[in-house]
Amino acid sequence: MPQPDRWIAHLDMDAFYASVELLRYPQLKGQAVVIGGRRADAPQQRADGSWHYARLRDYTGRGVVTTSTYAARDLGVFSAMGLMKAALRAPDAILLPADFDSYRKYSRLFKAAVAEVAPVIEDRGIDEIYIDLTDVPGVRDAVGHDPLGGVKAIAREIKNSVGRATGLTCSIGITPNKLLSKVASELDKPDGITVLTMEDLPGRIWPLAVRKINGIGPKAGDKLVKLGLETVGDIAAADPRWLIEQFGDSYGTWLHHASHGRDSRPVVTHSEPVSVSRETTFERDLHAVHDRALLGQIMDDLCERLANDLERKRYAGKTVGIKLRFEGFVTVTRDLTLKTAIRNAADIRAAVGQCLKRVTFDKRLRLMGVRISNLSHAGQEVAARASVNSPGTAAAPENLPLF
DNA sequence: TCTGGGGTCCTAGGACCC
DNA sequence: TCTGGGGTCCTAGGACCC
Repeated sequence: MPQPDRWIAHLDMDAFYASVELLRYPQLKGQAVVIGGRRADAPQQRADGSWHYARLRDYTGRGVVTTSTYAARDLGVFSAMGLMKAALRAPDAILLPADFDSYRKYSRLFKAAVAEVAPVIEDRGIDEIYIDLTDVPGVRDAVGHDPLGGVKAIAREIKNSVGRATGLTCSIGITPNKLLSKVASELDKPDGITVLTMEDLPGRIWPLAVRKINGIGPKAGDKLVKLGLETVGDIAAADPRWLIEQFGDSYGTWLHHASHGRDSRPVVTHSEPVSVSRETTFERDLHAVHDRALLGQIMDDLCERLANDLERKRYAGKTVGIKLRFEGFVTVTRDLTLKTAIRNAADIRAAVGQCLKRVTFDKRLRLMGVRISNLSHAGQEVAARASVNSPGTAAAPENLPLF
């Protein structure tokens, strides 16, 4: 059997946030637990030693499920679901507040544990990574006799290392590329290992729903199904010229390749951030005039936090953008590119003010955000305030209210 | 019962320059 | 006498992902 030219692993931590919480509250093992909510109450131990937990049914307000345990998923509660909807399905489920500091700590621990076994790692967020196993000794050595066995042994070694370092389980998919490995890691979850070669494509990948492919989201998924393409195999069987007619040159071509399991993207071990942002959804929708002072304060605060992030990460940026989401979920963005890179809160706030002038406020607001992009490494020389950068274009007509 | 917060990448039109 | 062509930057929106 020909050996693929690469072996790429995708490792996904099992129900990551929920599993980290279970390390802290082991008595909750097996129960329906949901992480999420703006300010859910942390569990409290009573004088008699028993615990009091917030329940989903008691939650009021905005917010979504961040993660749920497998027991909660059995009740129909999944990530990104609104908490009020989740409460209808699982009123007795326990609700825990998210503790991102803790999740980041375990994220560092599991990645370091993997790196001891296989060092070529691409970060894909807090709970998943790609790993290039091609040049790991146990893999190369196995060429000729038992390549799949060699790869599986490495996967077991990685899982053991992660388990020792964190007490957590993960699922691993290993295939010739990132696209297939991402799918494969889901096929035996939790705590599984799935190794696939190109020969497994018709049997294991083609029967899957189109949405299982990373890159086919809600919109493209709906459109494919409406066109009669429900499985990955349906896409693979479609005429590529027809796919291009339906989805455009770039996406149509990609769909064709993806459905045939073709993907040559490398594992990227280092990347620079493109943008940094902060945003917040309000407890209630706010009125641009009536709540003007409050909105101004919230925006001051967002700029302050963004400036702190830039300071900590040692970046400055030339393009400042705002994001506003109105009632009805209509989202508007405005950008302004300055002549020099900035990083402090006052300069960001001034640019935000310019952006705000170009927005019409005819509905209540539910979210505001600030973003900075066009990033450069901020030098050691600090914060001589960039001279007030006026936009190159003529000033927009005065447009009230402005906060 | 409406839908968090942090990101990346792509598209498309217009400005502007050579 | 009606009309180039390419390249790059900027802006706005949208799809998608964790």
